[in-house]
Amino acid sequence: MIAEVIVDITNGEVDRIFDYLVPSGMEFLKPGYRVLVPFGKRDIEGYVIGLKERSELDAGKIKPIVKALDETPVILPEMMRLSDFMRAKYNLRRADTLRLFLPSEMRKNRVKELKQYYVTLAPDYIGKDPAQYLKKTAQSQYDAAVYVRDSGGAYLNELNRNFSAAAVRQLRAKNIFLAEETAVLRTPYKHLPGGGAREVALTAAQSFAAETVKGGGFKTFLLHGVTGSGKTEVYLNCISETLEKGKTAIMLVPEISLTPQMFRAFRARFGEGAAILHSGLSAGERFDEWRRLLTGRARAAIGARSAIFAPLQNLGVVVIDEEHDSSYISENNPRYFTHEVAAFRAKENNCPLVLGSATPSVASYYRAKTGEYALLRLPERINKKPMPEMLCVDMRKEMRAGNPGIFSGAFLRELDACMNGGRQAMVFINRRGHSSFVMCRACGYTAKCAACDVSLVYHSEDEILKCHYCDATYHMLSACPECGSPHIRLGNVGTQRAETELRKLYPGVGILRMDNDTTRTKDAHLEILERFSRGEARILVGTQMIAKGHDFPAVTLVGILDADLSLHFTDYKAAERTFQLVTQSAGRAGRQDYAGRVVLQTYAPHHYVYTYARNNNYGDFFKKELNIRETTGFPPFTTIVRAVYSGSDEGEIGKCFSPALAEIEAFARERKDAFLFLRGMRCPVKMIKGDFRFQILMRVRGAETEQIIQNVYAVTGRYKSRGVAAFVELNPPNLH
DNA sequence: AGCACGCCGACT
DNA sequence: GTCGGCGTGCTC
Repeated sequence: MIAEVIVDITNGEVDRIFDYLVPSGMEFLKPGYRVLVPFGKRDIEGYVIGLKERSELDAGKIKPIVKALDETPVILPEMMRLSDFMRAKYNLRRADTLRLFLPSEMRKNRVKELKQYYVTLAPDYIGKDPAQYLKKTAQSQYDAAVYVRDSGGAYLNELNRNFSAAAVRQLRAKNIFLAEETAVLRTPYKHLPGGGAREVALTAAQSFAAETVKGGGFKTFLLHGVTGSGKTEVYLNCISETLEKGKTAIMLVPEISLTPQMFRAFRARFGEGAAILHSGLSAGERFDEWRRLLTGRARAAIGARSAIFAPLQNLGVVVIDEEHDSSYISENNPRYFTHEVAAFRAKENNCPLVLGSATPSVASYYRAKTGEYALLRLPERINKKPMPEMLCVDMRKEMRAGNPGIFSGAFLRELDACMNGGRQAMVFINRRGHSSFVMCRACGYTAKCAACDVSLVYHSEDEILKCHYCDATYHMLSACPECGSPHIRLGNVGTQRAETELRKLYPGVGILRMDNDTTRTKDAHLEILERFSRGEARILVGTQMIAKGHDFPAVTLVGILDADLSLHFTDYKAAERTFQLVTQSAGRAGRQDYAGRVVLQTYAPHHYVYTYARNNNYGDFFKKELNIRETTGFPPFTTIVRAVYSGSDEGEIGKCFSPALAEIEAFARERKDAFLFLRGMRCPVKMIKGDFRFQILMRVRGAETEQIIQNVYAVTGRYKSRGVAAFVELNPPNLH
């Protein structure tokens, strides 16, 4: 018997099937097993993807498999098909897709089962009163023995913690306690109360939505519910019923919303049947949660993007919460669209896929409008909590009125009222660091990164300049290196600067900041949110990552300091993202008895994004935006295809880039109607980490789109050179 | 990805 | 004369 094996090396050269001999005694092997195989000079891990009677190769070339690495297959048949799907659709290597399906700690056997001693009474002592066999003075031994007798058994570390460790040791020495080593699963968040949470009665709208989803069969639903309309209850209701029917469920949330509250709600509802997949878990915990899913001990998975690959069979529902969130698009290495992967799995299992959002992506809403998705609405907030009132401040007028600061008069008045009222405020500024650039007033020199073609950002905390592309740091300038002038100007405001200014204004008030710089360590963002939630601080300053944290009942004011920031990005989704940011941020303000306030500072107060966001008018925003996309020829009416070439040697890049561009241009001449745009050029960011960057940018439309994409994949695969990397992106979220 | 083979510069 | 540089090619 011959096994077809994919070796666990992510390199294009070895991304093909290698045949190995199945030695006698290993006939149990099936597709999905991990195996150790001899490869060149060494043994490496691989995945069995198929079996066959004979190989085309000379028998002499075929080496036997060394051993199986697991007792069961770890990649399900469905996931094998998913691998093929992703490979074709996203031009991925097989090993890259298979790696996605396993917890990373599983490879190279980095995590072992956790073994602990489990203590039971020796047969002779079961059921007996310990007083019969212990001395009267041995009170600690008595307590421990009673406990083990009544509970039937306990882990040694638990006994040592709760009773005298010396007493437990003596009982073991006397062979009254028997200790046996057993494998235990590390369960994260064990302390959270589990199981049997009250089911919340659904409103009519929620109930209608849930019942429609449960109607049966594969279908994608877009659940459009305003902020605070109770989408989560709809998800939980659907998952609950799915589990009752003996099926399984996956629920995806943005990484940032994986808060303890979220786990608590999930655990409370589904108890041990829920597995949490989260990068904040320890390697062992993550591995064990994954195994609980594979073995069927847990049947509901909740997690960020990668949880879509949860090893579950017989899926009954898949949920993507906050479906518009950009984290569902994988921007590097294995690039993929979570929505499409989710749809594949839902289709394979003939089950519903639910996409939920208060501000659906234009792409998803368009599909709902064209009938590809079924649209469900939750138009009202639970408890009739009022929508916050939004105040648009024209920062140009502020400037003319003599206020060059970062806070408008209106915002400061509101902030005063908020602070005096003993409430909390959130302040958004969509840029981390202190200032976006550092410039010499005398000669106009701006500080740039040596390895990347971008301006450096001043970080006041450590008095350094930082490159946000490669994380390189530089000393802050005391004088201009070009002309020697000491007059250095700091550019646009970032989170650090906002924090500093707020501290000056409110010296006694607790202020927390949350951005990429303060959340470097695991769980740091959870900690910041918890502290804010406990009221340790009254003001939370942050980038958009605080826009979708949890609900803070005491927050009544939200300030958006420079809403236009995301509007000025040069990509087609700028307006969409700004609308989402403003709406989501605004959703943080207000509570049952007090309408929140939002102060939005902008230099473009009449931009349609703000007009619609202010009135919470998604429908009209969508119409307007869709109209613009159609007339300008952008998604969802076209597909942007971008091939990026990078490398340290420009000439070497050209050897691949030029013939590839020529070939695509020739191909495009035959299909003039399909190509709206085609150009080869340098990337806007010409260099990152010392590598030059070039791109072939296309916008294509029509029935041939898929064929064109496949051709671009083929062309970029054809021209390769050492030291030149190439990849193809579809509808890239940014074009840097 | 690794590791070996292979053909050109500065060392005991 | 040899050690070693990393360009090129192969791995069932």
